[in-house]
Amino acid sequence: MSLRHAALGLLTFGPASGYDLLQTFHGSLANVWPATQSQLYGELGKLAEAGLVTVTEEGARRRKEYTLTADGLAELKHWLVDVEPSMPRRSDMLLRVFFLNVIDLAQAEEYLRGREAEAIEYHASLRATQEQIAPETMDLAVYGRIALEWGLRLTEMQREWAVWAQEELAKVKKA
Amino acid sequence: MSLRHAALGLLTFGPASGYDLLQTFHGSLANVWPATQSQLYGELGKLAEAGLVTVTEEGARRRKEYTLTADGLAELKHWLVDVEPSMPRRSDMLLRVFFLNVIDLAQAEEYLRGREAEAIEYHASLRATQEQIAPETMDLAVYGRIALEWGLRLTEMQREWAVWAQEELAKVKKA
DNA sequence: GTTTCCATGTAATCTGTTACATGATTCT
DNA sequence: AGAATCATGTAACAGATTACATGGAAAC
Repeated sequence: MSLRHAALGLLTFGPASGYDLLQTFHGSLANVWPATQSQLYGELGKLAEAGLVTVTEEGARRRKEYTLTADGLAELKHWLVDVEPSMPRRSDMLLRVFFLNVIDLAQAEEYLRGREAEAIEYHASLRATQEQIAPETMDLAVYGRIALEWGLRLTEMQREWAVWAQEELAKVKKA
Repeated sequence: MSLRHAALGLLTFGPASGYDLLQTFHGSLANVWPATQSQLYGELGKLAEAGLVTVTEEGARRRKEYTLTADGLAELKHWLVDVEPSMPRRSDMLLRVFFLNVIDLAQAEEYLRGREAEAIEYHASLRATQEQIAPETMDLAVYGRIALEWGLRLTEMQREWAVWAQEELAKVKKA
């Protein structure tokens, strides 16, 4: 049920069309809550039906501009304050780790090297994003920076973990 | 498509019934790839149809014992070695961070304190699991330990991040 | 004998992805 | 004139959750 809240949240920055919101979902929000066009248009329809947003302008090319209603804002605040966030559980990356004994040690090490490389790469891409946005907006986007920092720390953690895990495997190899 | 591989992976430890596997999905695998009864029984049916597992014994109470086939093992290895794992993107916990400007600073700080507490609690529960299993199996379960370590590091990272984020907000408050 | 555990299955619903379909406007 | 971009929508399907339904076997 979070896509609806993501949409409501984006509309707090001002009225926007489905198409506008989609750019954000494919941009800054892609790392946190990706959404497809299909899904977003459907959700905006439901949101309008529920009275959490309203169509405030119909422009060229059938463009509909949605605006957050008081009910919508209330729902968003409720979600922010009262609904317990859930830790994301599913990770096919970790699931594979459980079954690495099925393949041989060399392949398992290769897998972990891959996770290390992946972490480094993703970390670098987040760092690049950070350097693009940081200078312009000093504390307007505090919360954006805080979210980004989570990603930087996650990827750094994964890199360190992958290195550590490779060392653990090296120990097993010796014994 | 990972539930099927989780099931295949568990069957490498030996034949088991849907019910048996379900215990594992609700136990050690719950943190990595939870699955419901409904879904698992359905998947086992499909897996049998596809020839990746076979029913090797029908016991009391309609119990069916599934065994991994050579095709099943091959598919599992293929998934382990050739299919790129995906980083889990969606996090409603981080999505909320993007919209914390909607609520006031005190509430935002409260949110971050909550994340800190959550991380501490989850970390402790993982630590407890670690201490339960570690003594028995020294290196039989290397990969289990490696997966668990990821969780320990993740939760520690989140705790530190939450503390840091609260400090960032304190700076904003002053200014 | 009744509660608990073993054991499997179906149906309804929700969320999300991919693909298909359409058309207006702007830019070159 | 043709390409790129703006803009919205539908359909089919896959994956996951919740609830419903059933019944055998063991334990107390």
